[in-house]
Amino acid sequence: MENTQVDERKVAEESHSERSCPECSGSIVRDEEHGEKTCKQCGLVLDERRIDRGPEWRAFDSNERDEKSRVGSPTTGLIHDKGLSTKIGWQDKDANGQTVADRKRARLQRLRTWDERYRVKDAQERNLKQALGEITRMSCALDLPDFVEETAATVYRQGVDKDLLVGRSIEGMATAALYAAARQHGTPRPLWKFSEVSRVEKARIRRAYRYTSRELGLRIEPADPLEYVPQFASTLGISDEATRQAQDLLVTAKTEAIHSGKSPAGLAAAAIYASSHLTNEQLTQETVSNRTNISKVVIRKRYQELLDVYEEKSHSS
DNA sequence: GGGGTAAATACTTGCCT
DNA sequence: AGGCAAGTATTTACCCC
Repeated sequence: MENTQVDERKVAEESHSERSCPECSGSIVRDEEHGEKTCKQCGLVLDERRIDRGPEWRAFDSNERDEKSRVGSPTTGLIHDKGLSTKIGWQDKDANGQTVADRKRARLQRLRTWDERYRVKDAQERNLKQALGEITRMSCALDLPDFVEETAATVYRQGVDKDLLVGRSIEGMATAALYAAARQHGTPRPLWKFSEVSRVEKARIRRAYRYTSRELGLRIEPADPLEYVPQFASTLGISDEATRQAQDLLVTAKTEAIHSGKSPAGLAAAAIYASSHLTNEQLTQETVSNRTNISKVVIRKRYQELLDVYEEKSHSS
């Protein structure tokens, strides 16, 4: 099905050195720091895990080069510091165990402190950057609006602040953050879509999502159907009057506590459908269903309930 | 097109290890 | 922490008017 999208992306090869993004044809930017090539527009990562071949330090002679050149595992995007987890030893010895000459000690000492600072201070930063990159990439692939991305970033940052990341994968958390954000903004996407673009299992995303939302006390889902009304109203192109009417219906529904456990989006869609009839704009259940992604069944059920409580209320008043 | 129903699925929650 | 099971809501597919 939609797997093809993901696959094509993975297939994007290094040797291609394309000038434009295969998805949105934006320009490609090289990001040396992350060892990635990314699309400037949509943030699509074309080539993760490319090894940064540039020198980390300047070397003035062969000895120095031996001391400082990188040895160790290739970088990986999966660990916050990309796997550069080697430390500079505390002994003033070079790789052959020879004692380093005095004049070099000072420099070596400086390198140590620099290395240390670099790793502890920037670890969080890089973690964050990577997660944010993931978020933009996924959000682009899922066609989510920008502000959802923003929220996801905020959620993720809060998660970092509260140390929720320990023992959890960045990608999982990033996906969960985006999922949460999408729901908060009333533009939810099914969970499987997220797992498709992130290569994280559904269950993991859900778990991470539940965990974060509980720990952060996120109030997920607008819980308020009213927030869906403007969106739906505009996509369905109904009059202001009908919109107002729909909101009215929802307000009474809320005071009558009809809406607990029901999906807010469904309620909103139903309210719009109902109001379009009250104002003689006669939308069909079909069109409402298509535009809002709410099934006809739900629209029917909810709108009947809505009208019930609405009438009851107008009788009593 | 409106309306209904049954079976399949999705999502949540609580329980258990 | 993580997996399973039960309960509720939603979707899907078909039906009739």
